[in-house]
Amino acid sequence: MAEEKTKQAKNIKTLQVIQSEVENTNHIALSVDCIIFGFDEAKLKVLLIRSDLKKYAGKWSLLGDLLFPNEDLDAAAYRILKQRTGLSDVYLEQVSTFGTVNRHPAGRVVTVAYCSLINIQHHKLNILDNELHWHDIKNVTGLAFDHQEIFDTCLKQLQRRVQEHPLGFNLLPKKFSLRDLQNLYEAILDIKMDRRNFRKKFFSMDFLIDLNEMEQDVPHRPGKLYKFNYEKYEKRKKKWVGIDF
Amino acid sequence: MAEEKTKQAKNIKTLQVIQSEVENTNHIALSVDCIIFGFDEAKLKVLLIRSDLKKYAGKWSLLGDLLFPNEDLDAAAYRILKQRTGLSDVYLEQVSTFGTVNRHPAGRVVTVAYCSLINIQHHKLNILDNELHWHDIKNVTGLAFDHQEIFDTCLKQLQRRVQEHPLGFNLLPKKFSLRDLQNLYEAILDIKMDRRNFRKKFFSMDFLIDLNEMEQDVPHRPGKLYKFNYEKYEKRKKKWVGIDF
DNA sequence: CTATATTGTGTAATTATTACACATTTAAAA
DNA sequence: TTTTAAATGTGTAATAATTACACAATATAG
Repeated sequence: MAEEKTKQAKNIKTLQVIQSEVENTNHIALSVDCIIFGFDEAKLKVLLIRSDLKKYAGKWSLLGDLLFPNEDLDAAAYRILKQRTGLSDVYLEQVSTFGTVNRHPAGRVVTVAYCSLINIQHHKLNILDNELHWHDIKNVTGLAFDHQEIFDTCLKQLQRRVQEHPLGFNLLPKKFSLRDLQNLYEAILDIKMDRRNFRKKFFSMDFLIDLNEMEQDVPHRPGKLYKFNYEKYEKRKKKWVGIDF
Repeated sequence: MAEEKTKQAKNIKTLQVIQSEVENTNHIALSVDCIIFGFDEAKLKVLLIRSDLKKYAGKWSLLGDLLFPNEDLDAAAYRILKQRTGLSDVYLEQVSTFGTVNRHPAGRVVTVAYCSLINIQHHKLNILDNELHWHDIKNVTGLAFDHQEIFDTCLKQLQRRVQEHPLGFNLLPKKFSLRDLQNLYEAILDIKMDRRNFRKKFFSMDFLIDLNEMEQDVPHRPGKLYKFNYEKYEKRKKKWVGIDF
């Protein structure tokens, strides 16, 4: 497929750029890496690409690219996400910057990690490139570069953030059942939760709108569908206070 | 004082380096800015330096410097802190990276912000340079560059982190009274707390060691002194779970 | 020795969290 | 058409955490 070729060509070019930017100079190059989380089949997934560096042949890596000289840092993250997935209207958040001297074999490259949460259902079609793949986060090990460390950091941050902010809904379809929601939390936090207490908690927060629709095509009693009430949330947002460690 | 001259010379040089690094090139320079918090007179303070850029004459700015080509990013933060305050064994944490195209007037400079918490009592002596000053955070406005935004981001992050981790103790002397501790939390979070409930909370966590000593030189009934039990904390550290937003 | 300032302490009311079981509803299989 | 399988939907009692609130004790300063 033509599109696939284009993407691969883009990647190769990126690497060449890094090498010419970085080799034999005193300069520090800056890149952005995107950790793109998705949720499918009740599993948390991350989008990885096969490394195009010989040193890391066969290894998977995060989606990254160099920052352009007159491009805002956030804009670079959105650009990369767009290039890789075709998406432009998604949740994206800076996580952390990684800058040990030898993290990149081509020279000094400091990278800023951005975390993105997307709904796999809506955007499946854009990922036809067979070098790109959704991986169950439980099977993510031995990534190229320091990408394992970056990934681990992002996953931990996601686990914290998802408990304090309604980020998780970015991973779900607009309409979801409470079971979907609980599966999501269980997958992200890697714990089991009590179903009744989970429901009680979310109903008492009162941010779910009952759509008066039911799940379709499930092989059992269908559950009700809900959507998240962002307006209400924005108004009532917690100024969170409570010392606890 | 010789030391003062040295520091100022260092700053000027830094700026020249930035300009030669950055002007008329396609390169992106990388800097580190340190947001150094202290606590004194029951007030949260931040260490600022007067800007040496004409554009920002008279304005205060954060302490920053360019990253060296073969220096780890974290190492640069420790170096800058050491240069400015003489300290090497302190709490230091990366907060966020700021990279809008025009944030620095001398050219493209992306900066990584690090937050540091130090005990002013112990380290007062190192801050003789009169271009360096502790500012009550309530009076921090109109900083140079985008430093106001960076500062605001760091303060917010401190407010969150201090509630979930025992960071605050880095701002206190090793021996402190419960009143000191409460003043600290009230200053950081900018709220008033109930004294009895505050005590109950900390005693129930059971991380404070009663030193069987009393405050000295207070013009009222002296309080007991405590220290924080880091060993116990490390063992019992919370894997925090609880959805709440 | 009196005044002032701040420490140290407990209880009752409210709210949040946990553990736990059974009848209902749908689709699929017999 | 009936039965089975699989999941939904619902409530209560016990425990733990949070809040609001007042007074006696102790040290210093005058």
